Amino acid sequence: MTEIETTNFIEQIVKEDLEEGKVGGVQTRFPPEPNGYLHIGHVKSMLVNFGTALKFGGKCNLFFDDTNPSKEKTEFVDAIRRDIEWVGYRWAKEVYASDFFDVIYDYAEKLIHMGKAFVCDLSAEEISASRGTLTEPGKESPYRNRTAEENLRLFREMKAGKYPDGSKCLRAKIDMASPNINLRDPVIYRILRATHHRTGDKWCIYPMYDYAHPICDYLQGVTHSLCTLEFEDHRPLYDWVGITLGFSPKPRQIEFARLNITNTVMSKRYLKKLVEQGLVHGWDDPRMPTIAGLRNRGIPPKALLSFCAAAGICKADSVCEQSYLEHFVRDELNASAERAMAVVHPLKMTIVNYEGEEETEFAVNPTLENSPVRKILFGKNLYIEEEDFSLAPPPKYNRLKEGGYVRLKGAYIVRCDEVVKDGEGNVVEVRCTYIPESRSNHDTSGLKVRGTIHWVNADRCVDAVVKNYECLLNDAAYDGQDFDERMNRESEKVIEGVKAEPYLAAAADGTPFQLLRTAYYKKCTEANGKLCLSFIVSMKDSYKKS
RNA sequence: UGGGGUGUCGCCAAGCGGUUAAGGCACCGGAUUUUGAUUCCGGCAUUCGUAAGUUCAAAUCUUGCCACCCCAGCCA
Repeated sequence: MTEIETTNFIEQIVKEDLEEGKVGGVQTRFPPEPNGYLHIGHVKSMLVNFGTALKFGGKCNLFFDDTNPSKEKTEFVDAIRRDIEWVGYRWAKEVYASDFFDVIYDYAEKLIHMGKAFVCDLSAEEISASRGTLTEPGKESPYRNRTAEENLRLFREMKAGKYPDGSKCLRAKIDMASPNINLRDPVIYRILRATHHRTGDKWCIYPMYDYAHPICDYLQGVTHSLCTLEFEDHRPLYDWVGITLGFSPKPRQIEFARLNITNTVMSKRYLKKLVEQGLVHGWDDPRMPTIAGLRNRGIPPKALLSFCAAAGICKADSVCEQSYLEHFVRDELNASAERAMAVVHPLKMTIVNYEGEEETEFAVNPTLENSPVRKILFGKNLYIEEEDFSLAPPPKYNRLKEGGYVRLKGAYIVRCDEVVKDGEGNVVEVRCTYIPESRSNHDTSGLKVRGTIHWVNADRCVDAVVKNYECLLNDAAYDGQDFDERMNRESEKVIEGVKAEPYLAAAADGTPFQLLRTAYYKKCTEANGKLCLSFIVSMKDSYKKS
């Protein structure tokens, strides 16, 4: 993994901690809960956690925060591993909260001994009702002052399965009057009979995030626990656990702002719903902002990382424009993607003075200094893009018009001599003559033409099915009720009648390929009003391998 | 109306008492160009939410105000 260039406030803090000798080295953790697939927001978290460790020669673990068995699955664990690897990071250790269930339990008994935790018989509703409000303090539980002995007996009975789900819980004894609601005797253990994806039915009580997380961090030797802004209010509780339990050195929690992109759904809850309701093909549907989905759109991982790094790590809530992401995708693809030609709206072009076939060379990527060269076959019968010919050309139109000249990319300059129309006046064919002296790279014709267009050889090309994912979960109304419906209706379009080079089909192994238009072509499309498919073709990884 | 945060160009974002207030995206010019792309050069905040105050000097310090975000799961 090449280091991504970053500077941010977290690195400054870590640097200071190092310089002041507060920590001897850096240990972080990337802490997803295996309850869904990773999305582009997690790339930012990876950049922060892996990136910070990398920068200071430290280590970053992959930590699965699996304290809620009712939501977690092995499928997600596998997907998360795969996605991190694809992004390019390698973790030091793979750790699970469930690895520590025994220790976490022992610490709970310790809290009870210390008089810092008690078993509460209140129901969830009662606890909620007695928690107070934002402006009023809560009321202490009637069970708050049980003796340590009684609490211990009860807690052990909870563990042994003596009580039904929800009938009791273990609470930290902190301060019901705290202005920080997280400190109002938070629940730290609940009774929950659910099969855990790793520990099976061994446990019927599970620790809560707020209690388990600081312990897991400490046990892993985490020096800096980096998380998102919504956990700021939890930091006092995080610290309470560490201080009460006497952790030394106690990990330091630092929060940063989540990643937001305009018109992009970034909530796992919503993404999950889309998958479960079948509105998308799965978590890896190219319309999804998941890492797997973005991968299937042909977006290179480096683009994601560059984007996150450029967007920056700080504490201010912000929303990046999609065009910002698109820039890094284009930037990366421009340097790395294979090029090929395809015609989306075919218009027949016949070269009347040409017979036979000949190979002509094609710079795969003309912007690269040592662009690989590919050979393509030029012939008499071609297809060009409908939009590249105009009967009534607007001012400054550089492409083909009646009597005009245009260069066929990688081949000859042609002149349009005749336009064939159908009964309704639609152009169905353009008949041209080619200029033999104008052959690509051997041009002695002296002609200067302003336009160059892409084409395919009609006798050699193949029909292709192109899926065009124009809408990446990008509906401004995604919070509204009509989101699901619009999502379903607009996001995926199949473009039919596309003619592509055999090369493309070969690369796609005969499988219908996806030409991914949105981000990568957008700039070009907007600039000249035509869809330019000839340059960047980014196929699904799985297809590309063949 | 409690607590915790955040406010610097249309969008991100550096800046940490003395800088002409970095950089990127977007946008606008101009040059190169075998795709109106790419590449290249140039332009783009006398101003830092706001009002006072401290100071020779403030985006940076103080105070008040305003706006936005987060918190009342036995979710994470």
